[in-house]
Amino acid sequence: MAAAGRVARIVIDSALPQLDHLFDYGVPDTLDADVHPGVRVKVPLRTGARMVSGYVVEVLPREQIDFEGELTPIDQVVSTARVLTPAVWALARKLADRSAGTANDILRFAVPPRSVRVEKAWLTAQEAAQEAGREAHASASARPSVAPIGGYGDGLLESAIAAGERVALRTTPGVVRTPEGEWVGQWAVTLAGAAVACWASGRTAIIAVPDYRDLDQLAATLVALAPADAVVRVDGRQTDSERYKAFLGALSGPRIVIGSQSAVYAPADDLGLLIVWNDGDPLHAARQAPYIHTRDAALVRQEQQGGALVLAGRIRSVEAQRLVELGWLRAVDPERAVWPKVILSANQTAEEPVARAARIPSVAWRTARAALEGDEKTAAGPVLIQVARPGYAPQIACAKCGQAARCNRCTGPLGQRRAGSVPSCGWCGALATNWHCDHCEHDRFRLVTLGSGRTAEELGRAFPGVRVIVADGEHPVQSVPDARAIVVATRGAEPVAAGGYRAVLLLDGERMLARETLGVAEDCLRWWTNAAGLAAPGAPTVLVGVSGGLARDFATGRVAEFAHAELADRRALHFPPAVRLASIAGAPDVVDAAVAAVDPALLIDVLGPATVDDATVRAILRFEYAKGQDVATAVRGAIVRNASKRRKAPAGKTGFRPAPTLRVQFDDPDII
DNA sequence: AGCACGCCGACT
DNA sequence: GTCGGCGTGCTC
Repeated sequence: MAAAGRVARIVIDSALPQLDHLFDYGVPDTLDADVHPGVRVKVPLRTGARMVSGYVVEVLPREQIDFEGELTPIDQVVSTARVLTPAVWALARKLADRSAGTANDILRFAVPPRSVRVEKAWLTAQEAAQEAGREAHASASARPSVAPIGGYGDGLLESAIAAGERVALRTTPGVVRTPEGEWVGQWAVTLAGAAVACWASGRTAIIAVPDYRDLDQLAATLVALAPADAVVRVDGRQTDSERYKAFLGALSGPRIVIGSQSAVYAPADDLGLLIVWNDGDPLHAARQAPYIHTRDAALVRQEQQGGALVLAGRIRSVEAQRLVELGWLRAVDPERAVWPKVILSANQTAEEPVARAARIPSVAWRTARAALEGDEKTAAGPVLIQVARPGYAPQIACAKCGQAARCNRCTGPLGQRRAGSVPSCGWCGALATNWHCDHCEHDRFRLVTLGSGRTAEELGRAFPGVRVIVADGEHPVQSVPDARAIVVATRGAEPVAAGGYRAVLLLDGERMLARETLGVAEDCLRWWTNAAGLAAPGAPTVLVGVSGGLARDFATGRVAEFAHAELADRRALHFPPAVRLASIAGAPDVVDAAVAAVDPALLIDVLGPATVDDATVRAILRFEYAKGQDVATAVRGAIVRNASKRRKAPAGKTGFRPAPTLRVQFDDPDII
């Protein structure tokens, strides 16, 4: 049956950890011409009738296969498109191995679902291009002349990229107008310039960004710098066919691939540059198993495939700092230290009656008023107000005893969606009509936390006649014109202002810092720095109500020193990224078995298991980077054993077997 | 996940 | 003596 003695090694599309290895299938004569590494196939598994899909990973002569048994033949080749490239396969395998996950979980993310129409059109175009010869293909996207990348010394960044260096890059603040009249952050011009330089030399450049708004800025910048067919955009908002079209575009080689997390997995046999923008942003942490961080995927890919690696940001993440101190990354800072003008202000309410009514601190109010009115030197323009939370009043409390109001149904926080509305639950959305305090029975409430909507309302009263624009997750605003306006934005959702903001007020710094997570200081520094970077040259940024070392580092732009000190703290406490963590959650006996599977000699210690809820516990393993692979292998063994072992059905019930739950996550950023 | 194999209780 | 229960283990 298996003709020509050829054997295909195939990765099966299955979520089961025990099937996460290559299976050998015979290549029948009829399919011999179509079976190549990377094609999608259908193969029988266990029984002839049950077909599963998979990808061919490699094709070998029968003699080189260890498998002794009789080989089942491949049933069909789904399409001749070789969608799983060897480099992407190697990356998926390595990332799965080091996170105790399955390669399939990564491939589902890396290779989009097939869209037949899109694929047929692509295959036809590929054939036509091949017949027309190479020249026709190359001239379709004439390489543009490449402008030098400014701000880093003559050709410094270009030569680092050409040499395939690994770089921790700090970008300069400010906003720039594209030739098409769009305003984008200076960072986008720097990164796009680097990508175009790489692409012009005939290699693919990938830029992975945390947020689709960053993506829009990059795309707008690239319009003037590269031909449209050289740029491939991948993001979560695309339909399946759009995604597949973009994917096949990247597969057709050298391209500039820009996208959210999944861009880091884009096919590129000729990878010249891999950029992760704002690598410290929590949006780079995958929310699906095996929870691979974009930065980690980029680091592994660069190691496997070569090319330059750039972790870029206005600040430096603690993880990047670790790699700099290790000598793995070279720190590249702007030639001239440009830092926005930052004013630290106490959270003292203004004496002016209107500002007092709006509860705006004095310095902040005066700064905003000056910017909105303008003077001889500067025309009036937009003012950015950064707040911590969207909505109107995310939390209300009893007006009499002060107890926080909770939902009767789910105990979620009660808040107010707009002025005068009935309170509703922030978790389940239930309306609390006729609310009364369950502590003192009082029936009036007051607003505790203020969202962007409420802040906007107060500012509107404080500055009558000035347009107020709200920008948050619910009301996304990409850009605002160069005109008098108050722009109230939640952190991370700030629009770009044409010409830059005349003033930036960071109102809720104290509240942002109150979050109890390990990375809170870095997050705040990044949110503030990114907002301050949207200011016009020389325009003031006021940080309200925060003092101490972090505020001073922000005011003076000591971001490398901040990262260094933060890393030193983590070392002292044995917290990541000084060490690595793996969390193991599930039923108590399952977690115990998984922890027991790891040789204690590999670990620094085990925290827990601690109770999560009545059926679940969680243990945390701490270990050194050098032990990571061994820990992952041991944990993976436990996962496979657990998955193939059936657990007893609950008494009485037959046939129903609950899936044994075991959730493993390496390097969870919000674990502590 | 499916699905077959396999080793102990009540049936023509 | 066999039919069939579902616990156990494998899938090229």
